[in-house]
Amino acid sequence: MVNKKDEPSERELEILQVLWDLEPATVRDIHEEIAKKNNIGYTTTLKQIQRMFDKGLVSRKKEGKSHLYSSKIGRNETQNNLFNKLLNTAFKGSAMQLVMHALGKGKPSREEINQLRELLDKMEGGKK
Amino acid sequence: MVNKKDEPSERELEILQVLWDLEPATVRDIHEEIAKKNNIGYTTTLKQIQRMFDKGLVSRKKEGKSHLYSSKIGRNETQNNLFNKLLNTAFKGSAMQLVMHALGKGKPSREEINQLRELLDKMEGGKK
DNA sequence: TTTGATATACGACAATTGTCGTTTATATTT
DNA sequence: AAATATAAACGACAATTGTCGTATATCAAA
Repeated sequence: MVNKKDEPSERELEILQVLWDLEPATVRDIHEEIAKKNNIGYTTTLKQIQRMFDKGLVSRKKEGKSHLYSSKIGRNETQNNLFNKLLNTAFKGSAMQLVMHALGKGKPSREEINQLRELLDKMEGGKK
Repeated sequence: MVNKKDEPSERELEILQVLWDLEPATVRDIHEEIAKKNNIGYTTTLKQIQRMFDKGLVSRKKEGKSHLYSSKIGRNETQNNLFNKLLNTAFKGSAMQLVMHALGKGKPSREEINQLRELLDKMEGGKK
């Protein structure tokens, strides 16, 4: 085997994204969402989801003539994995650098800024 | 013109990583670095780099019997692309959420925390 | 200049991914 | 029940990726 990876591909991620919001959902449901941004056929999405099922990324249960799918990995877990990957591959492991980067383009609202301040206070307090 | 779909693959990113630090570098140089973490053969790295050259991800210049490679895309630009991708695919475009996430695991030092505070002040000040 | 050592070029191969078209099964509507 | 609509199952195919093995070119040392 050449490549064993547990990370969802681009398209799979899109599907998971939809699933996390709509689950349990039918292929149709998912496809309609996906198709808003991508011009692809129904069977393409279907196939993708079936492969995800085979890989164990999603579960399903029969419902009438169709299937209802649910994700087997959580949004949070996935965010974590992807975040770590980005951190290590592109930011050399420096979370600070990443934070700065994010702030630099995020344009947080005043409210969010305060929220962040609080978080910082809490973190500092927590330190020795 | 900005951006095609030119995202480097996993391995390509590793190579770029090395290149950004060592360029201009020979395949050997790069491979030695890569090989510290991955158990792959020299020709594998070579092939990868050659493909990157074909794609225009790196440039090179002959030097004796070997080649000296340099990256054609910057670390910053790449960070940007990957960051955006992560932001949109996994964090639904919420930079704040990402920042929180990063802070949550980054354990910044007191110094860094203050640095962040300053940045926040500046941002707030900048707001109208 | 013959012999190594080493770098590059080339070509292969399997797995994965994105995309479909076609066929089959199953529910719904006449 | 026959016809119609819709979902799922299959199978294909090209492009990309990771990984090598082998052949060839070339610089350096004996």
